[in-house]
Amino acid sequence: MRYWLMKSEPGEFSIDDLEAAPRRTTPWTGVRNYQARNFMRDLMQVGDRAFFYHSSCPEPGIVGIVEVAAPAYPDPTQFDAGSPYYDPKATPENPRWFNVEVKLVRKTRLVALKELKQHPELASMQVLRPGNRLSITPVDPREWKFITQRLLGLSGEVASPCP
DNA sequence: GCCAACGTTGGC
DNA sequence: GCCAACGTTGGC
Repeated sequence: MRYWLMKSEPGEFSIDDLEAAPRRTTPWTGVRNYQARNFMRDLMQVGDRAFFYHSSCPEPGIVGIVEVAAPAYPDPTQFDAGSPYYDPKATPENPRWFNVEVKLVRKTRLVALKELKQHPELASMQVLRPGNRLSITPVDPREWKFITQRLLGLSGEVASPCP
């Protein structure tokens, strides 16, 4: 299994919106970047875990842990002419964009971007790289462990379902 | 609102 | 295939 970090603007879809969603699950639609798409389509598996990250807001940072609940399938918003995510070049026979579904595992305290930057153990996290705009990034297992256990105080059992 | 980073587009 | 122009992201 792999670990990830997934960004969302809380003004668009926040951790509270996820908590309020049916089955605390949501399709991760609207990703329009090929690298992020490839992560979802090619690498993400049911059971993978991810940090839910609030971006473009007063206090950017990690606010929860989610789990991949459904494997990638064609993002329906690409076919919807009324959607801001409509892509006229995509067809059901030849879909361009894919989405997984994620389920809330638990909300966490805010681990602010500011705080993440203070730990040398996390210096190589992709999300900390200047100018990083990828909405989905892989997280190294050591970084995952550091954040969940050291910073959040979760037991290994809670932080990841398998060893 | 500014600006750095960087992905995408389109002319050639 | 190159590359300049343009648009978007996202922290500050």
